[in-house]
Amino acid sequence: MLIDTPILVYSKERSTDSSLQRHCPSIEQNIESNDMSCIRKQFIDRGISTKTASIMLCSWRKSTKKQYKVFVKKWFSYCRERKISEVQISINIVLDYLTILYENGLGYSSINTARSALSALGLVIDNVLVGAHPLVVRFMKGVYNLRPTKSKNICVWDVSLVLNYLRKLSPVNMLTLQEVTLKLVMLIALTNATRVQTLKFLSVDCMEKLRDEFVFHLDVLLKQSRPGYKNPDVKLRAFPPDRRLCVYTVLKEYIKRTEILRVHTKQLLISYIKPHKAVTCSTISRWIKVVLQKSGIDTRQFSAHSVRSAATSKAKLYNVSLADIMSKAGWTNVNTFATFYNKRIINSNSFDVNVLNN
DNA sequence: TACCAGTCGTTCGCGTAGAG
DNA sequence: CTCTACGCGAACGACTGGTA
Repeated sequence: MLIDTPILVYSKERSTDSSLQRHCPSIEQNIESNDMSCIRKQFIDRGISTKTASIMLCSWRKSTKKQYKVFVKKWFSYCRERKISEVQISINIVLDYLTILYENGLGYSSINTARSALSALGLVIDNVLVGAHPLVVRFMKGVYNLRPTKSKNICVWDVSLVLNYLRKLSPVNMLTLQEVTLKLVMLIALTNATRVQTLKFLSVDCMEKLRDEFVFHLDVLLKQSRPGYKNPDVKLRAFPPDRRLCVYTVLKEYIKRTEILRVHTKQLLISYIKPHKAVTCSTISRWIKVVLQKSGIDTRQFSAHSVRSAATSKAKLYNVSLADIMSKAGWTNVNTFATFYNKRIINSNSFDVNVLNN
């Protein structure tokens, strides 16, 4: 049976509990609601205090809540259109909802998110959360067989193509701000196998300048952050063998150029056009793709995220230790990684030097 | 130890801000 | 007004850890 419609709804610009308003919205109002108020309501109905419920709602990252919201909205819309009340919810209705999503052309991954969202709503049928209901499980297997998740790429581009292009972008002091930005972003991505998320989190506040390296300490939650997990530092070391690929030099130049432009933010990466605001992950991704394209790599096939596999694959080829690769890339599950890279690794040269060495 | 439910970040496409 | 870089929403793939 479906949980009741919520009685607690945030005001649009809510951010704190004090802005909570109490009223009795219908399903329609639910659709307009832009957060997890239904889930909050479920907690509160169980006698959990508002403060406790707020903490529990933080168990999901912002991105997960945002993603669930889409399917929660669709779910309520579906119920409203068919005039289905909470007491009528059955497994057939849930399956019908999922089928409609399928018929709308959604893939396995998206429908799987819809399933998780319904579970998060606390929808229980036959004493199990709908996500784990045997018929839903059966349905999902069917969706998977019909529209399997396609793994991105089997192969990966050659890092040396990008290095060749980056070498042309020198000397750094003669480059435009745009060029320095692109070069810097790509060099950090390559030498640390970072996600764009990590690049966005780099802040001049948590930057430490040593004699021949910059170290960024990340005190934020990364994708892989869990209790007991310590974020790896992002280290940008000088690369004496080839000044043109020296991320340390490029960063020094970038900081020099952007110091006066970075007014309202501590974020390292800011837009190279006025008003030079802090950029989002979308923009950083786009920057990386620009470099890939200019290096002659097909960007229809390879996205910004492919830098991770390109860098780690090359590191593996040059016998960087598995532990070093995993720590750099932020992979915590040895088995997952070993599935793809299960060759015996001989010695343990450092990650960044091997990625840059040709 | 293999699988899978659940979680989280990235990508794509499109509307839009804002500089020139 | 035009042009281009930006950022948001929807959809998707990457990844994990519990469990059978």
